[in-house]
Amino acid sequence: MPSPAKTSAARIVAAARELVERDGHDALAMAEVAAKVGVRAPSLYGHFADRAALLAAVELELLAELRRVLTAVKPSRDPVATLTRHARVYRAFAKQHPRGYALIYAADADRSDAGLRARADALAPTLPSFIALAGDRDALRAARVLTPFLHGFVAMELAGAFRLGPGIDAAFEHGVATILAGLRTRRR
Amino acid sequence: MPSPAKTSAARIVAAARELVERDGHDALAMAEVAAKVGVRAPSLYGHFADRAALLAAVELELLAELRRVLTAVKPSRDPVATLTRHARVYRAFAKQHPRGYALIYAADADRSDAGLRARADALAPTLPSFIALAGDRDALRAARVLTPFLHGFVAMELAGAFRLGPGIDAAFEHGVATILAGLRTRRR
DNA sequence: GTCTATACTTAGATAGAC
DNA sequence: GTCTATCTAAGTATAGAC
Repeated sequence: MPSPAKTSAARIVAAARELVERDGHDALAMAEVAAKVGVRAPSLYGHFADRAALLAAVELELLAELRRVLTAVKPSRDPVATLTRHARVYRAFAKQHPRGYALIYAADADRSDAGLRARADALAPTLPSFIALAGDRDALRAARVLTPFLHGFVAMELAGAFRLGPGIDAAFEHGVATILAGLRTRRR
Repeated sequence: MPSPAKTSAARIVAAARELVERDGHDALAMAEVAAKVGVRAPSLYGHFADRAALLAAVELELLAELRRVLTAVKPSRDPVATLTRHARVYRAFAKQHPRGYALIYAADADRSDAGLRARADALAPTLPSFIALAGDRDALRAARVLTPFLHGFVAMELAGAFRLGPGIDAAFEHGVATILAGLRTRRR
């Protein structure tokens, strides 16, 4: 064997993800990724067609992890309690991986079928609670109230849009509680 | 007069804004802006210190326009009705200027005092309705429920996160109504 | 205030050998 | 699969003349 594999797609993605998290996805440079896994830049192109493909792989991994942490939420009898925990976990994930989270919703993010499906799948673990809360027929539209709030809140938070720091946690709790109360009240 | 002013800061910002809207703020190139206003790239540096300063100016203009369209909403007696109109206007603005809207919440957006203040000011026209709805003391925290929903909804919509097209308008209306109902119910 | 000219930097991607 | 070498391209910003 003339040249044993020095790296692998998985290691490349892991390195890229670290760099995305450190500098943001705009700043991701193939040469830096290569250096991190111990090869030269051109070698990466044997594993990924181009920079966009590598970024898409990073995105998929982030979505898979988001799905995992949401799945790990222990459901209780009360769907409001469960969804409140989901909400906290979601926000914690975004704050733990701010730049990776930004990649998921970036304008130039992966729009392929796989990407769109992974996005939907990431939030799928919350669906049973929405069904319990709003019923089969209205679960999806209930999800489309809380989910945008979650994304909007953390996006604004990460962008520094809320100026008063200390009240943010309480504002988040209040928002989640208000929306879940509204959903329960308006159940048809 | 050896060289009459061929352009002005205002014209440069207008050109930059058009390019941002067309290609996204990441793709904004000084040379393109210059070409659009009929000068060479170096001349721009007489008006703006650098590319970041130009982008910040574009951002300020977008926020001022958002503020204008929100101010133009005719208030009614019912704050819920007024805020519903504000919500629709907000979404319409984002959909009309998708890439400009993205700039406002971009990771590398203007974080200066002026920038932060302009962001807060842009949404200020909605405050009286929140006061009417939730009272002086709770107006801000009420705003922090609806506003993140609005941003999250349009951001997800622009990112293609909602897969079913036709139901989006109804989902938006339902979300706004649910949140406003929740805020009214939970008034303390 | 604008110009020409250019320095400087960075980075994505490919060709072809081993 | 990885390497060296290189192409290609773009774009920010400055110096100094008019």
